[in-house]
Amino acid sequence: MPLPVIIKDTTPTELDEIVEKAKSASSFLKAISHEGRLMILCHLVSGEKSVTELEDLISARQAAVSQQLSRLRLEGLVIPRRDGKTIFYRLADDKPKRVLEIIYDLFCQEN
Amino acid sequence: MPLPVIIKDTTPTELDEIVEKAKSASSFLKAISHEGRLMILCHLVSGEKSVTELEDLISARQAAVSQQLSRLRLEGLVIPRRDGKTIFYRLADDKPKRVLEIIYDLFCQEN
DNA sequence: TCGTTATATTACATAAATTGAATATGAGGC
DNA sequence: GCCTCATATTCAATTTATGTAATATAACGA
Repeated sequence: MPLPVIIKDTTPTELDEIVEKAKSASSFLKAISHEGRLMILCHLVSGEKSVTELEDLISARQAAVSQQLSRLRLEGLVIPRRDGKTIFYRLADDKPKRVLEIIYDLFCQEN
Repeated sequence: MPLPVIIKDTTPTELDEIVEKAKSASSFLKAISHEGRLMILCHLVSGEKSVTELEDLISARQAAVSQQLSRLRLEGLVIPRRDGKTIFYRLADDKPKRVLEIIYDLFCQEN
């Protein structure tokens, strides 16, 4: 959807595709725009973490973290791996990482 | 907030700053995660557009577009410029552009 | 099997975001 | 001043998101 500049003679079919992609992008962005989920993703950039670890890292309750992870899981952003009683989460691909890098650059580096 | 990897001995003050930045990033992402606003921003990447032009481009009603622009304006993402009766909007800085480039790459290029 | 730890899910209350309709403002032309 | 075009704002209705508390499940060890 973004940059390719939508020119006047874009066909209806092309426009539909663009809107479809905008919807995906929109869901993805909504998923990462939650403060807690954003922090979780940040922590996962440095590697797998268990739910308990994440609870401590972002100072949130078990149920909250679990719900946030659940949302990220449904959205396909993270993948769980069970090891005995504990469940470790990791980033599913580099999409979140790519975006977080920019966000970090924009909000944590420049003034 | 993201990438720098939050290490165990991060001080409380540092953590506060991180949380602050996460909040800003989170607001920004919320602002651009709305499908209509996302499309508006995309169109603005190629240059200033009037409200009426945007209405046509994203096939939305006047009030809706105006509200979405209002949100983007309050968030500091776009800047209005009046010329007679019409008002032209443009991106306030390259933050949205930088993020949209990545989003475009992730959702409209790769399969 | 029972108890415990780790995580997930559900149900409910509340807050925030979004939409649509109606109305308001501001600029220009007559 | 009055009318019209372009845009903004307001308000109520609805939807969606979020947090909390309670409960459920799954795995392990005694």
